[in-house]
Amino acid sequence: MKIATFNINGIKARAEALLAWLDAAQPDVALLQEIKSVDESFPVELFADRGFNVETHGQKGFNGVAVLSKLPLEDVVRGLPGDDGDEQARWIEATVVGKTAVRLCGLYLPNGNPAPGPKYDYKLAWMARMATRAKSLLETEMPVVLGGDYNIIPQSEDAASPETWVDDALFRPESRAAFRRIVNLGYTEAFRAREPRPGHYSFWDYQAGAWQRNNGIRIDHFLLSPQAADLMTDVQIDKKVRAGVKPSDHVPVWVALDA
DNA sequence: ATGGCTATATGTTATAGA
Repeated sequence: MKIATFNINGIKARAEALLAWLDAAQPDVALLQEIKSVDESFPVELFADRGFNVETHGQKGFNGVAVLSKLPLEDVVRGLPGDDGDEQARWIEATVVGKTAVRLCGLYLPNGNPAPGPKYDYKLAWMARMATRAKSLLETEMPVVLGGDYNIIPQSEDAASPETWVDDALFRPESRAAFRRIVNLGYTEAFRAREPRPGHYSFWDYQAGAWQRNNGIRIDHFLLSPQAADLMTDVQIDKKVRAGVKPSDHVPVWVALDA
């Protein structure tokens, strides 16, 4: 089962590029972030025509997550549990039924800048809430996959110029500690488990020739429960997508599970 | 170069992203 995460930065603007990548990469499941669309405006038929089931959790203008799956999806949950007052569409869960049932969570973790400030407080509170959910999911003893745009640079090795990120919400000590707390519940960070070397990125800013200079950061991640980690056979970043026509500023990352 | 580009809707400017 090939499961991808891709922050597409607007489904309207990215439909063509996304379809081209789906045709080339042939994922079974794609977790999408920043659809920037309400549910009613998401072009479901574009993906249904290619054999995908589609579940969305959108909002007007910003944020928004979705799951595309060639396999059946069950027990869909929209929104990160734990705060009924949170109106931001950043979390969707579903069980994908293949050879093995896998619990999928697609997430778009808050950016948190400027830090310190209310947006940073929201990021850290959201991560604490995510930790609570991640812990509950471990207790199910199912294979669990938490995939998405984490807006976290886990280590210096995950940035081309780490010194420029020192005061940024993506790299501040509290952010990285909150990420580690989730990992330390018992999750495996899929890419880092397979690739110890620095210099692998999933985001390059549109500005200042960041792509041309390879001034990137690695912020799109998969965390796997022990039962999911045992099934992992591959993990890759589809870097070449960034050089395509009208690209997102993020590229797809995917894991293959024997599931 | 102290936000330089991109996307959306609040829409010929503001807001958000990272």
